[in-house]
Amino acid sequence: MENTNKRILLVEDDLNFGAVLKDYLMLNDFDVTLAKNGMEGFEKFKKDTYDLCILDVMMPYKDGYTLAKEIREKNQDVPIIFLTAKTMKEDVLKGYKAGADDYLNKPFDSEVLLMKIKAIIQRKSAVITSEPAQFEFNIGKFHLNSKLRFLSFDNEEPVKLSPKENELLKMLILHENDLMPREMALTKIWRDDNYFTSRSMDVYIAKLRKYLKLDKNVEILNIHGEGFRLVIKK
Amino acid sequence: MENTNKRILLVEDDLNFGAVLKDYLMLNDFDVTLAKNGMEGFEKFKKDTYDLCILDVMMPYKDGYTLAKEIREKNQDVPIIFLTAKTMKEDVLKGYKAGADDYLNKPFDSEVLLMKIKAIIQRKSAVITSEPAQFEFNIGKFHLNSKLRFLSFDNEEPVKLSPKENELLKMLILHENDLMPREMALTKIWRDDNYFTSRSMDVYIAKLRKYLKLDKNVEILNIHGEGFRLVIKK
DNA sequence: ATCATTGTTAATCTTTGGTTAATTTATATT
DNA sequence: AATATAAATTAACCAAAGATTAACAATGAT
Repeated sequence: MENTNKRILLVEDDLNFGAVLKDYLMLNDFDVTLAKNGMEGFEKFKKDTYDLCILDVMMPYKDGYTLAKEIREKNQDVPIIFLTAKTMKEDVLKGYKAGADDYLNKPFDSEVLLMKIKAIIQRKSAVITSEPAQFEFNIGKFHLNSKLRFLSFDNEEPVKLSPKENELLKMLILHENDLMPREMALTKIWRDDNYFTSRSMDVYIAKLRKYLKLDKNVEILNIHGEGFRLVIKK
Repeated sequence: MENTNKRILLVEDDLNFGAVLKDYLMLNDFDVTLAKNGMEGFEKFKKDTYDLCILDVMMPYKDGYTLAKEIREKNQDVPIIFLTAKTMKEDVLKGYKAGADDYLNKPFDSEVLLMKIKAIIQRKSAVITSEPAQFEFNIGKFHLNSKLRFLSFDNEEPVKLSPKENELLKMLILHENDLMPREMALTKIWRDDNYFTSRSMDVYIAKLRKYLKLDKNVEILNIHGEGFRLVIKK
């Protein structure tokens, strides 16, 4: 099941409130990870990538500002929203200096928060559009455009690839002549690793093999129990 | 000596307050143009280019929301901050829907405003290279004037386009032969990304396809789950 | 020889998109 | 303000694309 929802890291020490807010956001189609203090928040931030961070300011061990600074060191772009009970000017200014994108005083209206989230994610997503991210590959006599998702061969009509076919082929290419571990493909592309996703992947390998038959120098080999290997003989 | 100060359009009907705020901002190295109502604000906006608009919500003739919408039709990118005495949730939501970047309740602290301005201008300026806003395009045998919103073909009578048709076609043209991500069109043109806006967009794609049928070398292709692609064969 | 893993095809289920029309909302006109 | 007109959204229905599951054959490991 592919999931393209925006991912939010929510750091809030009030477990009750945190859980409620998390549920509310999930109901509105966000993927929410909840951390219950600054430490845990930073650990989770490092482990994954998020589209937005919502930080409570008042937290034990590590307060929201400190956490924000650490996050900013790792990533200058993620939008950050602070939640706080305070209305003191100094705190607001401190928040902006720590790299906040917005500021919300508790108690706040959940719909307003939702609007802010949308507004912020919207303007950010416009910015990051221009990553250099490579999307053109040559593989034997084939050419893959992974952005437009087509595979061409000589002067044949290009074949359209499905998202999964495309991702899988790209990952194989990035490991050309080397092992692409099964587990890696499953966790990165399928975002889950179980019997069924594994079988699903095998189906996609079969599909790719069919496409790649046109060039006998290109082949997908299985490494039993390990994964697959895309080899180019020449 | 070139003047590289950021330009702010301030629209505020309270002349006293407006003048004070203007002075304060100018002391902080902004170039400020003050308009005393929505009408005048829009005139000044059209005549010049600004890095930021600060709009009072409650104004005679034309309120801040209406003005914001007009400004957004001309320019999807300028940051807009609303000033308001109201704290009603509906007003805040209305503001965000009209394309606000931030919201400030009167009375507010001037330093906080200054922080917000800086934060907003900073994140926007990274994006925009101040393009001279192009509005005439040739696409196959068609010609689009996106300012007057009409599409002509050969010596046929030009077709009038609705604002949405126009924006969508323009965005497709700006990505000619390349992917125009669905999400981008939704967040930039519809300012929201959900099931219904997405279906609405599909309706507009169908409309555009109908217009573009006249030239068989022009086609809007779908890239499943990603977006659309305007191709010109020749 | 037996069991887990992989290859392959086809059936099923799910999501996304195309299109037309009805309905609602916004804007202009009288 | 009431009404006409344009624009935008929502509904409905169908088609296409994509992903998963099932079924069974083949292969490899112990």
